Amino acid sequence: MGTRERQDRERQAVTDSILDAARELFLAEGYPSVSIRKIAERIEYSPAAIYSYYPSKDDIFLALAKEGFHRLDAKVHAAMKSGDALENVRACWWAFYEFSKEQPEYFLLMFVDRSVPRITQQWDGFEFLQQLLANAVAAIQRAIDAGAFPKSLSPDAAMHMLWAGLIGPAVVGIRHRLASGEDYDALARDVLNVTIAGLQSGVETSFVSCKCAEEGIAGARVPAGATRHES
Amino acid sequence: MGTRERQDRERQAVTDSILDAARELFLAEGYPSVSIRKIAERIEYSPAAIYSYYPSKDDIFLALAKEGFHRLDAKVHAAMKSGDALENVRACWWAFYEFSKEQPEYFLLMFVDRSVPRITQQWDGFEFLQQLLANAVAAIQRAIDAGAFPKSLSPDAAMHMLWAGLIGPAVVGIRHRLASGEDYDALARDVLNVTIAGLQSGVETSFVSCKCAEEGIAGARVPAGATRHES
DNA sequence: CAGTAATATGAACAGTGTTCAGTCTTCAAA
DNA sequence: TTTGAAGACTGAACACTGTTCATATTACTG
Repeated sequence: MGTRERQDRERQAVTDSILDAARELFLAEGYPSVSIRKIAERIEYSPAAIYSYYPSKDDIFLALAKEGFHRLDAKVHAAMKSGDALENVRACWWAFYEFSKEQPEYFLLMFVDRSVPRITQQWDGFEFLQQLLANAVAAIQRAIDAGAFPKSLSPDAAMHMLWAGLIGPAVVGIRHRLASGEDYDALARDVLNVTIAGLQSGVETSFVSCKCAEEGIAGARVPAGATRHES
Repeated sequence: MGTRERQDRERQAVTDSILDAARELFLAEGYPSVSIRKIAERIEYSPAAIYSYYPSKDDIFLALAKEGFHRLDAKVHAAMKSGDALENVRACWWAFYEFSKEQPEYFLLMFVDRSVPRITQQWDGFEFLQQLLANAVAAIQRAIDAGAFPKSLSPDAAMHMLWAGLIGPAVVGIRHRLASGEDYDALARDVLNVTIAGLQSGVETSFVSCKCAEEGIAGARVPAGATRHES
């Protein structure tokens, strides 16, 4: 006895080493230039061996995306310790933008890159994402309660607006789509401030969230019956 | 004589047919799954022949990006014929968002996809882009003059904020990063309205454009002395 | 008609994700 | 201790990818 446990442990060790190698390459060279062969070489296995641990390359990067969400969660959590409710909201989304700068590859994978086509393992283990979103919504709710936002504001809609609004500056920054010398941080800060000011101004919004906590977000909504759609 | 002219014409015809084939495949299957071999097959040439018309695959898509900017220009121009200055600004950027829905692949190529690494032909022929940007800035300036925005607002900074702000909802829409059933258009509309409201509220901005008309935008700023930077 | 210049190609190179028939190791049961 | 089964691992291959280059074909000029 104990044999099975040891085997499981060894299997897990190899699984982890694959993820470690993938992460190193991924962060150093970016998603597209990481190949199964490079990962295999790094862990001193044959390329084929990888496939008895992960069904496809996409699944490896899915596991990394999961990691990415955890990192983002930690960063956002650390940023939101201000006493002021409005400052907390600002800090939350500034942390989101900073994450895009510190971990651009993770960010692209999580929010921008084409959703991986053949997802073998369903998006399980992403429940904590709901927690992350719920936190962001709660922070906005507190700011509403504190009078920093109008009572008529839907915290959920506001959360989506801040989220979508800040993805833009993040992408612009990562892809260097500004003239040289222009300040990406200033642009992001301005977008954040202007969005917050707009939300404060009480402009009416039409977006209605459909309880995204139950659906999951970030591509989680691959319909159960979706069979092999193109691209 | 006249021979040279005819040769040039024939050469141009093949060049165009390559672009036509690339565009069709590109719009139908998306950037990553279009290969030189597929383009070659479509125009009934060998893959190698392509390389005597375009130095690399990237250059083909660079030419398509140029097309994309022209299409965007036309769409934005058509949208901005309202009498009201503020409505014009709104229409301008709503057209920008709609372009992302109608031509997602063009949009990704122009604003999101990784900048092509080895750009053979320098970003020439993009001068009209400055015109596009100048138009957007001018529309904001008119709204300021009409009293719709505070006099203290920098039209250039505002333009950048609307631009960056709307890229987010566009990407979210293209990548389907919302829970099923949620309304992408509503989110984009809200982001646009909230951004405009924020700009109207007179929040101070820190972004300073460095006369982007002279530098070009959208990745044009590959420094002259930049030799082969990774990824 | 000879020579030259443009044009197009087949074959190859080095790389990709992935599959699969086998081998090799490990370990429990006979 | 031997046998047999299960699992892990690999080499080789398949069908792709972008790109290069010597070669062949064609067209035009002097």
